[in-house]
Amino acid sequence: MGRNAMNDTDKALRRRAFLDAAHRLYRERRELPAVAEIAVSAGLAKGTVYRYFRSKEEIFVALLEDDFEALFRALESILAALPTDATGAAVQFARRYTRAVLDLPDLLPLASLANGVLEQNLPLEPMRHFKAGLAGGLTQAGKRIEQHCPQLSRGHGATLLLQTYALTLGLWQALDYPPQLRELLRDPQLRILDRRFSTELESAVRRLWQGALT
Amino acid sequence: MGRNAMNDTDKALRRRAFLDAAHRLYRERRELPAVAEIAVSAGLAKGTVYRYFRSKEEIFVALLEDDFEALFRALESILAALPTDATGAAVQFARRYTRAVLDLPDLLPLASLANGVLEQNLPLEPMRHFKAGLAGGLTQAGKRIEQHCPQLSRGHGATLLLQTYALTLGLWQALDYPPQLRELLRDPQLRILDRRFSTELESAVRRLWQGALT
Amino acid sequence: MGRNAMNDTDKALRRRAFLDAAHRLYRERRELPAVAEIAVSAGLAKGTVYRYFRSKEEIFVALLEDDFEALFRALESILAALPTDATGAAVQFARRYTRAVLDLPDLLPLASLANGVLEQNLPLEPMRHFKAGLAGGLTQAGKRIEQHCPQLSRGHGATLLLQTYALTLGLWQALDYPPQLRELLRDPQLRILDRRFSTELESAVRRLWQGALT
Amino acid sequence: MGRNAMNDTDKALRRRAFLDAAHRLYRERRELPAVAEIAVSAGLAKGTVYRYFRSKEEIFVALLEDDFEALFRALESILAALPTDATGAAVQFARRYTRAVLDLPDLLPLASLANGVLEQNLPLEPMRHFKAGLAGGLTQAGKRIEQHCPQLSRGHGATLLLQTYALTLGLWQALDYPPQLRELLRDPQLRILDRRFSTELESAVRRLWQGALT
DNA sequence: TATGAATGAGAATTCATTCAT
DNA sequence: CATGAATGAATTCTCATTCAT
Repeated sequence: MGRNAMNDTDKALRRRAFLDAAHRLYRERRELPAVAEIAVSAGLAKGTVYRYFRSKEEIFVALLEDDFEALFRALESILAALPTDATGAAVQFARRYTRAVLDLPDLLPLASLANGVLEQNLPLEPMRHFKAGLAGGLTQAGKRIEQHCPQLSRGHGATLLLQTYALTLGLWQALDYPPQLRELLRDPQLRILDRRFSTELESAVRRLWQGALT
Repeated sequence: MGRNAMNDTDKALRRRAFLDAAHRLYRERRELPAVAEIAVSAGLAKGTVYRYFRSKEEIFVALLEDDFEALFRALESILAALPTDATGAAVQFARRYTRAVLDLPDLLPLASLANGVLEQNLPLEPMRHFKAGLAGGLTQAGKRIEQHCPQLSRGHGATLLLQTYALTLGLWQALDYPPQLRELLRDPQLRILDRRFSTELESAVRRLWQGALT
Repeated sequence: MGRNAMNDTDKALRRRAFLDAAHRLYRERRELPAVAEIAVSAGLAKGTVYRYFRSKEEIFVALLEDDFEALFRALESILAALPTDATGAAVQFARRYTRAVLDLPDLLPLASLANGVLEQNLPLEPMRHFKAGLAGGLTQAGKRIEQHCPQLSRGHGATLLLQTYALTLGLWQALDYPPQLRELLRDPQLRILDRRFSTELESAVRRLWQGALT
Repeated sequence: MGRNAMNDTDKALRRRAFLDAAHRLYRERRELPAVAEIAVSAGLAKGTVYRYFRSKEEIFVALLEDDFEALFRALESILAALPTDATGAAVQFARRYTRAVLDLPDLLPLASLANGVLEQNLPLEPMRHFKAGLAGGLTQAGKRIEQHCPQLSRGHGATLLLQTYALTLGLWQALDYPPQLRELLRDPQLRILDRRFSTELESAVRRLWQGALT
């Protein structure tokens, strides 16, 4: 199969090829794919995966990192364009943030697995790297919020963001049902649980931000 | 070993014995125990488990149901004693709710596994039963809130509750770290992630309710 | 496949079936067979093996134990019929012992693997059991020798036996060649290594015993 | 990294560097080191190993050859100084030989692996080379013995040596226990197996030689 | 109804060896 | 000659579930 990747660029490309394959398979199956499948899907051999990742968990974290980076990038541009009045900011942030989250359809399913996976096999170093990325993004985006929203005192930007994320992850887990269950929810007795994630998220975030900014 | 359980009372007791054993083992190990262990710990045999539960997932859901019932009971008494002014209600609810959540140490870890487990094996019937319990509790508690908080129009009590729960689950997952990782967070660069769940939860809930009631 | 083995007799038979299968496969391939193969060859399933042995190593030790027991049984009858004069005893023991060893064609290859295997995975308990069997056999046979050979003071029977075994194992390893190598040894330069194990063993043991008894 | 080794001296040096690295690693870990580690430890690259050895087994045999050569050298000087009387010769040989064996702490562990390794992968040529070395050493040392011990007729020097070696290897395997097992042997029931290799070896060799020389 | 013996799917990882550069 | 990227074979053990007794 693939020719040798001798220089750093080729290596980075190859690493990315594995990640893309993993991402693709995960999207299709909603399950962490086996290493062998990732390799086949990337057109390389099983053993080669281990030249680029020390363990299966490391692949998982890299996937998650990708999505978080994308989320932080999206936040950056959303925050840059925030209106200055509290209500306007809350409304617009909620709308755009919800859109951004929906544009990253793997982020929440992956993040939902994180607790289980991270407790298992992951060596400290990649774990630290992952958390450092989160911390960095959070710090930076937190500061950005504080610049735009003078109502928030120092440090409270990051806190608001953390709460926003918690709400997002929790709502997704509470409202994401497998298809067969979805149908059951039409029952009047269960109707109260039959809510669309996107709608609920937008209104919850709006409320949270409104509360925080006033 | 156990005599045959012929009447319904005996059956219910036996079912409960398995659940108690499972709960106990889960609390000790923070891991879903193997069916064989549950059986041994309940003083019965492995095969017998399957006369009371169709699958391991069904045990899991029953466990979760227990904890949710306890949470709803706690909510009941918290809501019954809620002050009528918005701020007072928010402050008191946040404090008491946080306490109640901490008193159910298995609820959040179990709930965090729910998405993964439910997507897998669970037959529709126990799933429906579980969801019906949730819906019932949510409806009832939602109404109770609406009685105490006239600011909330019809149906918004349940919504607020759902958001509260989402915040709880999401924060727990974001802030629960394995011990070794916990130490890493002392690093100044990661300090921003080093937050206590209980503190964060209380303040986030307070803010959410304040926003909802004003 | 096989019906359930509910009572102790059936269970013992089943355990033996696995051991026989393992023995058979080892003899064919001169390599420790994979667990899956043992199971298939015994007409049962892979998982079933683990109801009877805690690990692959435990199978190995059981095999070895079988052969050592057989060797000790053979020793028993050889020693019972030993002439009383030193030379006669040495000569007869050497001849019969060599015959007994040749009648256990797996003993030495298996024993040659023992050091490697035992250092690896074996839990203490089966290890202890194995060693206890060896110690018991050695003690008993040692006493028997001392009864027949008054030249040997207390404890020296076991020592002589241990030396005899060491000589056996060492000679086998030094003189057992894979077939292709065997041909090379016809070269005059290598002729000195081209010895038959059985001949060398018999004469070495005779010499050792002669030395010990006089 | 290493410059190209163009002439024979450089090549020999490089080969030796690999062997020294392998030897060093084996001594540290009591396990045949991975090829990659040998390469790194020798300051060269993995692929380079295969320019000097056709397979991992070939490295192993070369290691063993080193140790056997050292043993033969030691024998040479031990035999040169042998007393002429049978008892004196036996006593002194046993003492010095035991010392020599203990001075080569890798010889016996390596030799114990030999049967397993040699049966596997080794091409004929290095195998022949190895055996030729053994045969040569054995022949020469055998003759030396015969010179010093007129009791031994032609060819019996080598035979005695082979028996001595077999006793050594067998005793080592029978008496070398992993540390955890060692403790078990304190049990009175197992005490009979709790013997020091060096003591046993010296007395067994003394007896063997005494028997051979009288 | 209770038991527990039997089942078998399922997957990560290492490492000797090859060969393109 | 040296390198190191790629390869892929090979195997153990756990554990939810079934079903004969």
